[in-house]
Amino acid sequence: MIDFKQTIAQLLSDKVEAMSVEEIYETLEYPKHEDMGDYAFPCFKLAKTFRKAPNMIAADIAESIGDHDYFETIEAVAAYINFKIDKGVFAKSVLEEISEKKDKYGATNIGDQKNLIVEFSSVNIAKAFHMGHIRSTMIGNALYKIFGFLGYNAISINHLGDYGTQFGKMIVAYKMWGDKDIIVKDPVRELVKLYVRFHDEAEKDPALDDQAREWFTKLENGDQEAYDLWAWMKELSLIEFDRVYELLGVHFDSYAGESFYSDKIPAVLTEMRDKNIMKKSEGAEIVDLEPYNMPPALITKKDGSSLYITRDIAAAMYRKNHYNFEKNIYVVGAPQQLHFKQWMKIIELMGHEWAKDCVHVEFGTVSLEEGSMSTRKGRVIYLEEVLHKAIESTKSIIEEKNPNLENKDEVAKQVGVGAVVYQELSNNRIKDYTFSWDSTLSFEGETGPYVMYTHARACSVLRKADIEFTQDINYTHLGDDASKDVVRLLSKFPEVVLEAARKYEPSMITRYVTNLAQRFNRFYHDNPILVDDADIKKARLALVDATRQTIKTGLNLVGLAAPERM
RNA sequence: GCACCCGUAGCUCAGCUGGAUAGAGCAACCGCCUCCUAAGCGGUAGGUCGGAGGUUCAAAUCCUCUCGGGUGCGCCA
Repeated sequence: MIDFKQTIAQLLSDKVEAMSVEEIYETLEYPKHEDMGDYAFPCFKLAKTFRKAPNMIAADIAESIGDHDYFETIEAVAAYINFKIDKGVFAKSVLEEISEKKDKYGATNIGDQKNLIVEFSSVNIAKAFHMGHIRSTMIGNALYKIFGFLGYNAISINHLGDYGTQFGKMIVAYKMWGDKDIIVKDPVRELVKLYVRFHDEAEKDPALDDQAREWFTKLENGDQEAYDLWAWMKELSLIEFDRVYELLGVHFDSYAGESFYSDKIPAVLTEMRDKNIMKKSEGAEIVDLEPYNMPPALITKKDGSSLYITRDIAAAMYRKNHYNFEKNIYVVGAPQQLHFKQWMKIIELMGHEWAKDCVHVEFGTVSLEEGSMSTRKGRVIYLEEVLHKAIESTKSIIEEKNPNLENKDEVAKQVGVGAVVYQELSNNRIKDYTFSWDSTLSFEGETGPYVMYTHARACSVLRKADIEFTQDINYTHLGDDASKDVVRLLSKFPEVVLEAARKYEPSMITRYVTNLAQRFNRFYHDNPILVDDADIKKARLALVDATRQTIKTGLNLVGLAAPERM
């Protein structure tokens, strides 16, 4: 692909001695409106060195550059020099690149196969896998794929919430009110019932909490009964969770959760004590973070046992030793921001320079109209239920619009799940939002089904094409604005992927793909593709194919399928 | 009390390290299937970018203050 930006920077550097090629390159921007051109160079900053008005400078430079084969026009508009790339040259450059690279268009090897960890989803065993968990799951999954695409050896870790006093509670609850036969029928929901009941009863009888702590201590000490119950609940939960991951198309390389790190904590505490960064306070051990404008971090309780933060420190140390990661990414909600800032600072204070390679990718909270989701209060919407409703809803639309479709169930699954996932990945991750069935089950406009539909239509045209369109293409036939808008957008895909990775923001890709679908639909509407004129047909098919490919790659990067018919 | 996040059209949101007339979708209204999938396309209407100062040739974007909403802050995870 021709690097037009670099070409422009070179052209300008001959005329602007005050700036280096690199500076010019950085200064180049995209014009506000596409009809103004493809690249623009603002001349404001040159006013001082040239001692002239910016618009005069722009006019003079544009004049002196004259014409260039790559560009349709190079003209000064106010203080800008606008470069409009020749449509044929642009289309040839971009479409041939995509045709050659195929599903590798946009891929890089900047990761150099170094290990990069993405910790995400991290659901709690014996608790509801609810709508609030989809964000971490799908943002993490997208980052996992995006970094893999950029050449990293990405490793996905599901840091299961499978430890802590809560399991003491579950054991107590099960022993008092549990019924194995009932639980086995609908494990997670029944376990959640026990959990909710425990909290209700513990309010009346605080002694239950003491029993729970005792049982957790037994579990930690390897008590057989406690261990068996814990393992059983974990197994039942995972079977159910895997069903959801299967639906979502999410895969984990490791399920090492909190329990996995429990035996790695003592060594960490020893190191922290040796390095003298902890001090005693009210019987507990803390790290004073006052100098860093943070509240102190509590590392051990006064009974000596560890806490959440201790486990995260141990986990990070383990991962550094075991994976020697280049980056260690945590996709965890924004409310835990302080927690992450604290332990990362502690790692730094311990003298580990790799603390800077740990990243907390935070995201906003999903709530219900009744308030935030809470398993304990029974105020949750199960993710599996949402997915199934979306699939059902999709199926009835298929029955209505495309009743002869062959693999309806498979497509309904891809589109329905896609609608739900797309919704999660369409806004900046930091935004909070309130769950609504209406918007989740809406399939028009900026939605997953819209993008998938566009892809399916492109596939459909290509299927009906009765002509080879891989060579001898006259790209000047793509001279209309609608075609060029598509080409221009296609050309930006690689930089969008890089930017999405740099900002840990999958929504950039989701939005890009939506934008591409919008541009393509306009092209599709304005230009008949399967026309009699073979040259025109070939050129348009090449554009359709490149768009099809790029939409598919983009969808896949954020964990969405791209069905060929729907 | 301290800290962090958000505040752009009726609603949901884009708007990158400041730059040219602030953009989409939904909802509303009006059009488009003898034509490649109408889950589509086009049009109309809708905004003092929460407010006030400041920096700058240039601010939705940067700084300060302020208002509104959310979140976090030693023995849960």
